[in-house]
Amino acid sequence: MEPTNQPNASRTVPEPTLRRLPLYHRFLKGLAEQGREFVSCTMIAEELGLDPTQIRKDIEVTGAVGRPKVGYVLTELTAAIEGFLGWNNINEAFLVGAGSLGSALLGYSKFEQCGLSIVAAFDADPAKVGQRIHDKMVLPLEKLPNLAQRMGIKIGIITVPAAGAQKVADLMVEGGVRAIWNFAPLRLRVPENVIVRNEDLYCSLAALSQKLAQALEQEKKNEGEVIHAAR
Amino acid sequence: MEPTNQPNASRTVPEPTLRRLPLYHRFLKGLAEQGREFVSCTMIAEELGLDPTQIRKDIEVTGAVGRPKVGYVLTELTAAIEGFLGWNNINEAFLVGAGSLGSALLGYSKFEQCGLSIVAAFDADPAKVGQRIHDKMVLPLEKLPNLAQRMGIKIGIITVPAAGAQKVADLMVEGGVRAIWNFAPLRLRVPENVIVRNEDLYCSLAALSQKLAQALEQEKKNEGEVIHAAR
DNA sequence: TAGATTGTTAATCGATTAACAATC
DNA sequence: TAGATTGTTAATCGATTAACAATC
Repeated sequence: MEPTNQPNASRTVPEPTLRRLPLYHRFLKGLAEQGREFVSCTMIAEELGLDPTQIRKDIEVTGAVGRPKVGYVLTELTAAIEGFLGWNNINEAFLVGAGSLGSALLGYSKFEQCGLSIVAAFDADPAKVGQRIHDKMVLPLEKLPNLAQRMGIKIGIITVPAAGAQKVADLMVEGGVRAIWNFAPLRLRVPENVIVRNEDLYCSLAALSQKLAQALEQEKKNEGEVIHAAR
Repeated sequence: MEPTNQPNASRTVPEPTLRRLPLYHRFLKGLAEQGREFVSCTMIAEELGLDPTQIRKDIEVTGAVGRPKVGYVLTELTAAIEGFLGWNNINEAFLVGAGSLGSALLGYSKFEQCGLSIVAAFDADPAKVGQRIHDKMVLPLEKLPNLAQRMGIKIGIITVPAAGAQKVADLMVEGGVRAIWNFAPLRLRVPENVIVRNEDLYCSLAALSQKLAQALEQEKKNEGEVIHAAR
């Protein structure tokens, strides 16, 4: 038995928590290199500019248990996060779309440390098929369903233009893929037992630039008021 | 005067709303191509699998006004969203990190339709400096602050590895950049008047794979129970 | 007119934050 | 012991969803 409680895997964990855990993990790795043995929520909170209570709640879902006054044993907490996120056992994935974004992702070797191994790329373009990108073969798209089925691939990554993305998603679903990381700027239609995570850059960009515009406008307004008040 | 109300730009708009507006916009563009004249929240909701009331609230912030029973005039609503998101006037941006991800972003010509024009790339590697990527010059990193200042650049995009990202952010801030789109997997330290949007793929991946793991586990458990109950 | 849809107010839900007892 | 920190419960906050009157 492990020294930690049973992870709270049965109840669904809030998405924001899932997105913060890797941040904690990254920070802990840094501390480990410095030879630290313990870590408190206060410390993590200060580093990341978050609320200590929030961090404590996030950690709770991983099953890690700390000691009052001391904090968490660094190695234990790191292991608990890795275990909870499934970073110990590797998921194999197929990537479709061997363009520049796809090539970039194929080169992200650190995905392996996060439990993701992209084992092959696919493309509809015969000119790309047969190439090797970062040591991964580019295969013809039509072979995807069969291969995914045979290899038990559960994760698909879509880096094709919007126009071709739905077709790719359909092929993935046909091949038994259960989670799709979608970089194409559109919403895919998939059966409800398939998880989709959209990395829609246009949506992110919109949020960023609108906030910037608002901040700049607010400043202009404030300046105006200051000048007005100074008279 | 326009036929719409004054956009609700003074109060800060919820982030989820900002991220959904581009989805509506994309759908409206599609409808326009089909020659439609009006659109209702119900229709948008069905297409995107969202709640109609939510869409109505989102639209409200853009200042667009609809008519009961009819819905919104398609062109009016489209214009309202574009106006609210600032897609009419273009922001110029600098990108730092002419690697594969950076190159991919430099090729996203549709950013221009969303008010973003990447006007130059920068890199610390002398081997990359002087190249042209998608018609954009790659300049030496150290020239960034001065150039940003002179050109009034307010948006910076970071596509360098984590190790170099903070230094890049510092240079951007020095050059007067006020919004940073950060693709490096770390949290940047910036003055509080600078907006940062993190595109941290490891965080997204963690959320996706944990959800997949949980779904698969849940299924296994359910299967077990079914078998158990069948006895 | 009848009914679909908007606009708006109220209720619900979920996540963050605060409060505080337990404890090493 | 005193004080920092955990674990947990309660309060707050913000976004989503429901309810419903107004209206074309």
